[in-house]
Amino acid sequence: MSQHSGSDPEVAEERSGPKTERGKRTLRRLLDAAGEEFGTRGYHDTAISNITQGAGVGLGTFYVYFKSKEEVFRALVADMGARTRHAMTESTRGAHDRLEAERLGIQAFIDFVRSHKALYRIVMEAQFVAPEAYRDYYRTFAAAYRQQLAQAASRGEISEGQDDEVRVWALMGASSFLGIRYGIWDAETDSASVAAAASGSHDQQARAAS
Amino acid sequence: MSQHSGSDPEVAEERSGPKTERGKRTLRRLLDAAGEEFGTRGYHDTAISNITQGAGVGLGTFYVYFKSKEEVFRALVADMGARTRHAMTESTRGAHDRLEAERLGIQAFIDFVRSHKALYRIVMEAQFVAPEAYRDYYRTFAAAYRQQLAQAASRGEISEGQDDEVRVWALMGASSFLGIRYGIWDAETDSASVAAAASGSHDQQARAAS
DNA sequence: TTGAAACATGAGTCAACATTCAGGTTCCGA
DNA sequence: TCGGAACCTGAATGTTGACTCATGTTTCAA
Repeated sequence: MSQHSGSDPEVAEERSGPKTERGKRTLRRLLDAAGEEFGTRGYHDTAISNITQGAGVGLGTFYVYFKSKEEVFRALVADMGARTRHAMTESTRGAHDRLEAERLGIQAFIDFVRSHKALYRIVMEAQFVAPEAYRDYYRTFAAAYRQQLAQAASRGEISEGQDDEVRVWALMGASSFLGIRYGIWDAETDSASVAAAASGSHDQQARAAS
Repeated sequence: MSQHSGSDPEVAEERSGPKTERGKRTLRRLLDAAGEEFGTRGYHDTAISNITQGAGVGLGTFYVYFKSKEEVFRALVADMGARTRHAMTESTRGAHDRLEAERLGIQAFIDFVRSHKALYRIVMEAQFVAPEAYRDYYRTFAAAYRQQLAQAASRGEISEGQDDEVRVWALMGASSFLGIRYGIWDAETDSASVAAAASGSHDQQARAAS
């Protein structure tokens, strides 16, 4: 446990998924149950038997579909990455400029976290359970983000940046914390006004400082 | 394990610390060793025996000073909170306005994380091991931060904010992520230029957008 | 000097899993 | 209708590691 370093040779041989309908259903049940359990109790307080009970299958069945506890976990993190990026892309599609996109993105992120509390917890815990998966999550995210910024710059909406990497991480950090603070700890406050306040403070501060 | 909810009745009776010199030395050794081990291997991969070996004391000695594994961990988180706030306060003392303070703060934070990688990891892992301690860490931090903003506002350096809470969390998030990205994952890049890029992007974006 | 409080110790207890395995059951193409 | 592939199962295995405790040793105030 924990001596995995991402580039294991043993990882290669992936059974290419369930062949039958029944198998697919079982796999989905296991994934759903795993997400629920990991998200609620956390990785270490979740036993495989919790997952299989949640899925309504026998204990041994788990190992028909996954090689280890960590493997499901990684699968869930990767899945969440794709889902989150998708939600972000959708939500910012209609924005007229980068600042609006930023605001919409933050709001969408808070809302997304709110409606996927359990799953988002998994992403965060991945930092300790599956660091490689965690880094991939944010690196992929950052790459997409950087591309957005570059496009906005070429449209003249923001200044060209050689510092995009820094910007992107600062912005991801802001969203991430707002997601925790207003998506999980306090899910009451209106997400639109939080997003407005957050994206507003960029220029508020700058205006006053100049 | 993990059914602690912060307001336990059993927590009250704290032995008020070691009485003798020898005791104090042993306690410190245990705390240092615990910080080292938790910070390096993580909470779950650290055994009490790792800590006591690192401290050069017998296994049983651990339980002379702490009621449980979680208790040391919590103590370390609290300690880190105090140390981090102190470092922040120091570093921003000479700033002439809020924007400069922000820049200095970010830089100081990255540097602080760099020189306390192991301990900072503990703070982050607290989110899952001792959520209550984690929330306290950031709530206390946020309170101090908010106060800084309020003072800056009264000096007219930034606009009055009813949205300080949001601002603060966005800023903490930015710092936190930059701390991970440039303090831990990439400890080479010059922290001063990262901080400059981050605090600069506030007004860059605003200027271009207006 | 002395005895009791403070401190130190590590073998032993005990419960909690992750993972395996040997023996089923169900599905489906031929 | 049949045989093998796919799938299912849960008792058994083995390890790990937090925590206890009975028994020392050290300190220091009186």
